Amino acid sequence: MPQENSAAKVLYHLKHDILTGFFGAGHKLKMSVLKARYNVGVNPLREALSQLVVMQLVQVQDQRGYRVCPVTRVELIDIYHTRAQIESLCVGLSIQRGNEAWEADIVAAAYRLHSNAGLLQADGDLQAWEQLHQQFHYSIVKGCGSEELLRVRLDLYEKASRYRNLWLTHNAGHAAFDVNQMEHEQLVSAVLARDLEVAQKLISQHILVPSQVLQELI
Amino acid sequence: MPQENSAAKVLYHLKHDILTGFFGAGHKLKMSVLKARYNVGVNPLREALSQLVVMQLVQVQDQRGYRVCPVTRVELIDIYHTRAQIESLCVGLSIQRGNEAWEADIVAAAYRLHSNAGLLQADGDLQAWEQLHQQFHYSIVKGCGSEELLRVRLDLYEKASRYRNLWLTHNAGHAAFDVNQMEHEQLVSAVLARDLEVAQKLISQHILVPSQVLQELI
DNA sequence: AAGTATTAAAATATCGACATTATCTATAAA
DNA sequence: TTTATAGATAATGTCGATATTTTAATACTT
Repeated sequence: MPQENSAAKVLYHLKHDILTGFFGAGHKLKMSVLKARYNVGVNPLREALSQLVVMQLVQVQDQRGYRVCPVTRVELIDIYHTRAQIESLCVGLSIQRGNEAWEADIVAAAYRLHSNAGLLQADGDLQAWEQLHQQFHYSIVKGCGSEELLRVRLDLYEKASRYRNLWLTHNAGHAAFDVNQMEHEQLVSAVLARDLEVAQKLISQHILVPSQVLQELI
Repeated sequence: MPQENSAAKVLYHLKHDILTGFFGAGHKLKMSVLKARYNVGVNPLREALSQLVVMQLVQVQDQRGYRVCPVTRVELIDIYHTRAQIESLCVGLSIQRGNEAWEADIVAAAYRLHSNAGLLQADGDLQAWEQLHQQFHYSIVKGCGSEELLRVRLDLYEKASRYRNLWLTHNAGHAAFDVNQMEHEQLVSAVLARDLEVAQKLISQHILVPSQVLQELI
């Protein structure tokens, strides 16, 4: 990690703590607690919290401090539907614009993901799998060639993380992952065949199906 | 304006000053200058600046302070193309989901915009017109029913503001606005007729055409 | 007993000050 | 003339202290 100021370091760790659920939805973020946890003063803390407010992970009430944004079923549905639309857009543009290097990266990422399916077992490292999963999907969409679109996509991915982690732990060791794995293979085929319509339908379903399971968990 | 802390007030004004070009692209944002201008200490300033960094309007270099993000032709093209895609998505969903109240709001907003065309004359209030223009387009896309998508759209609109202001001042009193006005009428017709394909093509062009003019100004 | 007012405790938001780091200027060497 | 170095100047990042506000705990009235 490069030389950074305290606020940047706090942002990194606090964001991680929120996305992984260490500080759950609605949790009050007291300065005294945060100061002790991250070993910094209030000012770097407030800078980091301010940034998390813009990312919509933290709420601020004037004179009443900060708390983790609540999770709601309405937001869950909205985020996942929007992600499906945006990801579909990215995939479509990537199929139109992607070159051979793009194709090769997809095959490589798919292979890595497939090889590490063992991480999905009940005692596996789900976060490590999710890392590979994320990289696989990124290898597909990065062909779209638009930094702005990829940033929008990343923002939504992060906002969805708190919900996704529920799904990951709920499904650990279950058969739901087998379906998920199969969808990846179909997606690679459609993308490499430049079949725009099928690829968009597949990626949309791949995102929306877990959200339907999740709705029952909230 | 409701009771807010200093950082929120500074954020509002500083953002305005950046978007309207008072602090131009690449301008170094010195604490001493900002303190004097907004009558606050460094800490609220740093909070506001931190938020602008997340919004990608300001850059931070460790130990070297903040400066306004540069504008580039590559970013201009990327932002406008992405906006065209997102706006098209919003329009499509709105046409599918919009109800009668949505239609009525569009007609009302179009009327207000048309009635105030005088603001576009060389000595008119361009920012006031842009306000109405923005409200008109918002009346169309708000029918999509997705807060997340509308937020993505708003972020991109704001990021495009610095470029758009160049276009506005460049075109003041010119004929380019006549074309723009005509496009609005065509758009309203297509949207109310629920003609998805035509509406999406029109809105995409409406966004992309000004960006082509802008490319020559940077 | 329920609700309201009062008081005490805790937390927040901001400022001023200090140590650290970068930038600028002037001088000297190549 | 250009490049390097050293000192002076200015700016940044962080902490501790303080005034203000909210929250809670307690006492008081109806």
